[in-house]
Amino acid sequence: MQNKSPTIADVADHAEVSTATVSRCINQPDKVKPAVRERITDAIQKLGYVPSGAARALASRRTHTIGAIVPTIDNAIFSETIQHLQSGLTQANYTLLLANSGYSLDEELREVRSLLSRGIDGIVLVGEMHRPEVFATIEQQKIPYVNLWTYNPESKYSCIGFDHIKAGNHIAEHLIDLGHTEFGIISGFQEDNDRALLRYRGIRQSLEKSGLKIPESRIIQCRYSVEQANISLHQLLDNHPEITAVVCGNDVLAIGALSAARERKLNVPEQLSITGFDNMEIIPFLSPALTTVNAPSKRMGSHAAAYILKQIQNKSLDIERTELTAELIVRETTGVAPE
Amino acid sequence: MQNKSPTIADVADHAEVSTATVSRCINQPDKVKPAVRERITDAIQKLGYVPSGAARALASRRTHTIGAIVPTIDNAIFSETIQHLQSGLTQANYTLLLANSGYSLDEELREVRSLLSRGIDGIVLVGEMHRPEVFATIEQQKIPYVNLWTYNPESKYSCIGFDHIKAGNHIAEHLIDLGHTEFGIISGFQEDNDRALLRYRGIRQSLEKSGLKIPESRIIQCRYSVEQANISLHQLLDNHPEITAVVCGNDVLAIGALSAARERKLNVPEQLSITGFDNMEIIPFLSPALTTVNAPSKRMGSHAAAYILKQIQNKSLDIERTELTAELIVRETTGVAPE
DNA sequence: ATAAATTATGTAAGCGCTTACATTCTATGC
DNA sequence: GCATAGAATGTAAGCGCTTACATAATTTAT
Repeated sequence: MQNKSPTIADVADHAEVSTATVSRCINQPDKVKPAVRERITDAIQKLGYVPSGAARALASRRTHTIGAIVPTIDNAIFSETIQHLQSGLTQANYTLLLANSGYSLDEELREVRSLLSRGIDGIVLVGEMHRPEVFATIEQQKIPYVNLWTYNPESKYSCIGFDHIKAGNHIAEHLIDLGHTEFGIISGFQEDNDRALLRYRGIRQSLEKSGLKIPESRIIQCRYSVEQANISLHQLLDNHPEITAVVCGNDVLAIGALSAARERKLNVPEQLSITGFDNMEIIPFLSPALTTVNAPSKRMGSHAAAYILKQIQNKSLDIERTELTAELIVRETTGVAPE
Repeated sequence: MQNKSPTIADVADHAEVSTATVSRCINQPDKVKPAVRERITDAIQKLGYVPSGAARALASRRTHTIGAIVPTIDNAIFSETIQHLQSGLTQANYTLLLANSGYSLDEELREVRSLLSRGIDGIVLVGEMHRPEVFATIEQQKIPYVNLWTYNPESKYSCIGFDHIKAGNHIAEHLIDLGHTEFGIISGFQEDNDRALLRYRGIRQSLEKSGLKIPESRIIQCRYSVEQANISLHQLLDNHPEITAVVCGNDVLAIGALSAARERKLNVPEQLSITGFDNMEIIPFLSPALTTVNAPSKRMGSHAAAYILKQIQNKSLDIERTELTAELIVRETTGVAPE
């Protein structure tokens, strides 16, 4: 075992060829004669040669790495997207470099810069709203780029996702159909989160269309945590006992709300209807099972991988906007409004 | 805006210094005179210069990247570890390169190779059991390395985790104390998963100590999914209606088991006790709240970051074995054995 | 004021690969 | 058998940094 790890030159010496041939053998095997290829492969094996990614990246200007920045991986729903994104990339021998912004656009910008300086061949973000510098820096690099978890036919950039406003509409309409008029909303922070904001807008929109108003005091924004949602529902009901339907920004919040309802001995859905969003894996197995919206989290991940890889392969930077559907799934937490 | 992105030479020209000074200015600012430093900083700003990670890595032989391979990120519990690992590294200006093995040791080996060839300054794995080549390749690279989610005072390598056998003991003893004698086990696949295996061993060990036997047919291994666990519990109870306590390999499985018990109209814990493992965030908010073992998932992440960074800083490769505690948390899904 | 020690900057040699271009084989057609 | 096109291989110039070492500027001691 040598002290220094072997380089391509060592392999070349060993196989009695030039470094160029070794390089070709690794990157375009069909360009080198089978006999030679075998000699090289043996040498590689024997020496335990592993190409240096850095040298490769420097010389070829390609890192074979795709960057992604999600708000958090601490939410099963993003994990699903990432998992599928990753598996799509891995199959094509690309690696995912993952960062998270903690739902902060400034942090996101910082991460974008870090990824870009580290060298990536493509980038995936979540949402449509980003700091202007994000767009600028990415465009300067001329690498494929896509926004996930968002669909906007007018967007200047590629996107893969669904219409959050529509999804919000679906939820609100469902509850309105059940006769609810007294609503409460537990939303994630909308400040740096266009998805949360749009869902909320969708809900308001539908309510207003039905002539329903919802005062500010019935809307709580909180961190996406079960505990915060629990607290929020208590607060909401303390101030507004008349509420019969609570729309939650995602499933995690809804689980927290459910637990609070339980603590208050409220029957769901007889006395209180609660909705989630995302349709996490465990949701159908809970009791009561949440009425929610099924976000195509996995498909967004696979689509993103396919899109980025295609752009890289074609050396193109086409804008594609892909709309996936997010359908309402009615389960056990929504029912007819009580008298 | 120039076509090619600016290099260190452009900055040097612009600031009328040599590239070496620019490099120093970036990496060891206090080694360059304030006046010069300012000129360089201005030039960097003006040109929008971003150092090339690849060139940096190649020249310095350090990538400022740490690799981690987890079985899956699709489990909230690993997400917590990763989140904390990542945040620790980010603070020190290191980046996490994340891969997952899908609970396969062969896949893990492949990922280790991929990470190593990409260039990483340290590596974090989960569990103590790995392919021999994993140890060999990592040792050859002479980079800090730690196994998470495992504690073994005898281990040849650094580890940060807890004793799974002991944890298994705690669960079994708790159930034995409650008078249970008829056990069932729903475990994750133990094949490539030493954690699953050890927990299981811990349980058996305690049962045997109390003179209790558990036949093979009462042990089911399945994928870590709510759905699989649901199916497994049905299967278990179909064959063994006498079972009064079901030990699940983790919380996800336990949630599935709970749902199956519900479907069978079994009261938990009056007729059936169920235990989980990990203590995921949502667990205390479910009804019934799971009796489980609190895995120090976050602390393992932060500890790992600290350990790796320390080793890098000291250019050392010390072996450290850190034992964290994993205490039993008794909630609502375990009760006295029925008659 | 001058020599010595210290600090700041410059010079240039790589780091380990890829790749355009040049050269040498090999296969093909006549 | 020989010219010629096409395939296989070799040569060598970078890719954009870091860093030992050399040199210049500055400070300190005398």
